[in-house]
Amino acid sequence: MTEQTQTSTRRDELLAIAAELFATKGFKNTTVRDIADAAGILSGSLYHHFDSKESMVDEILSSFQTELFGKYAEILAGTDDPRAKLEAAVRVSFETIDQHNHEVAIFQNEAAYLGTFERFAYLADRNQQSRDVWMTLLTEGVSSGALRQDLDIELVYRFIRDTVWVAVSWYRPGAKLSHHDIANQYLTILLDGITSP
Amino acid sequence: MTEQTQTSTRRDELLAIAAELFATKGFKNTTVRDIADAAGILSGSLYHHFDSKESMVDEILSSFQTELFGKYAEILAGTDDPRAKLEAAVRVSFETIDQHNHEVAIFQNEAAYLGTFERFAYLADRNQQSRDVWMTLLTEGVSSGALRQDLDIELVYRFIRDTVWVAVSWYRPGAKLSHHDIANQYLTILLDGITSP
DNA sequence: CAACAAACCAAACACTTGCTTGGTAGGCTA
DNA sequence: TAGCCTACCAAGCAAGTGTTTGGTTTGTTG
Repeated sequence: MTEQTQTSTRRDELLAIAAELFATKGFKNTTVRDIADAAGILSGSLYHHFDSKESMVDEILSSFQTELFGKYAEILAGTDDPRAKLEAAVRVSFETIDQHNHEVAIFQNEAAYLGTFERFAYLADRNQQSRDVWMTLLTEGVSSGALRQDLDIELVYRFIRDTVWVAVSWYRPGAKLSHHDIANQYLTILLDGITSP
Repeated sequence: MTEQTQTSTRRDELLAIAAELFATKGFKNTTVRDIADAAGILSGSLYHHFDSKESMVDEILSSFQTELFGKYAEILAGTDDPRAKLEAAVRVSFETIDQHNHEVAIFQNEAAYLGTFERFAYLADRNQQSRDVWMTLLTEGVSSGALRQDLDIELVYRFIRDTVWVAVSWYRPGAKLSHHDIANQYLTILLDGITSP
């Protein structure tokens, strides 16, 4: 009863190993033997912990998404003004890239492929949910006068989403620039542009 | 001797079919049988035209890159002012996404994985070359006073690169917004930001 | 010490994968 | 008509794949 953290330790270790490999080599390019090798066991032994390779990605992705969307919900429910909310959402995103690097990478690279399976239909739902979050923030921003009126909000949403999440392909935790630095620079560009005032 | 275009027709057809599948499902997820099925032949028959599955991506990627970097070189060698050059490079990129959708998608999704093979070492070179192009444009932009001085150019380069190329994941040729429209909106955001003046 | 469960091994199975081989249909040319 | 070439088929192989099964080790608990 008090052994929850102890009991799940080995499972979590294996999931972390799998996540790193999935993120680095891709889901299809990673074999169960790769995972087992990295863990120092035989491939068959993985099936004592998980019932399929798919279950592993599933668990990795779903738990990560639950956490992320919890944070978005907090921001939306908050009392900040529209611009502050938008900034907060951007900062949370870069923070997530820092703290859940592998998970974000897997989602970014494999969502399109995995989404074709019934089992991963929730990925499309999350995608829609994410769109709702950003569109709400942008719409509030425009109607409050904080953002320009001549923008195609749909396009702006896509640009933000892409730029933010794609950073996972080059950002490495612990590098010279922290995720705070990157978020600041990005917000500067996004909000004020790169031309000299 | 005069049959070059005729002779290569079937080859090109098969390459186009392969490109679409590679772009949609991923390189590793696409089997030679998938390609053959889509072409209406048997998988073994592909090897009359190509000597391996790798050769197919190789040919697809290398010919596309040659074309793209030719256009970048033209812009760099031109006499436009820094800001106009930067705009031109952005426009050419979105135009490429429109005209070589599959090729861009393959490069975007598979470069990291393919780059681990010697055969595809040139992908890393092209990447470096691309960086040189954008960094040159940005540096000229800053020193000419057209762009702000307080920017981390390296970061700006990454944001531009990511935002531009990642658009391939949602842009579909023939959609409501043309690649011209998208380039215009993007340049507006990039140059002037999204906050109201 | 007996009982038990978690973690793992050893070996295999069924299937998929890229690719090879020897042959054939049909059109073009000398 | 004979020869040749392009495009393809039919069948299969060897390696790699995810997964299953029955048994073994190791530590814990009553």
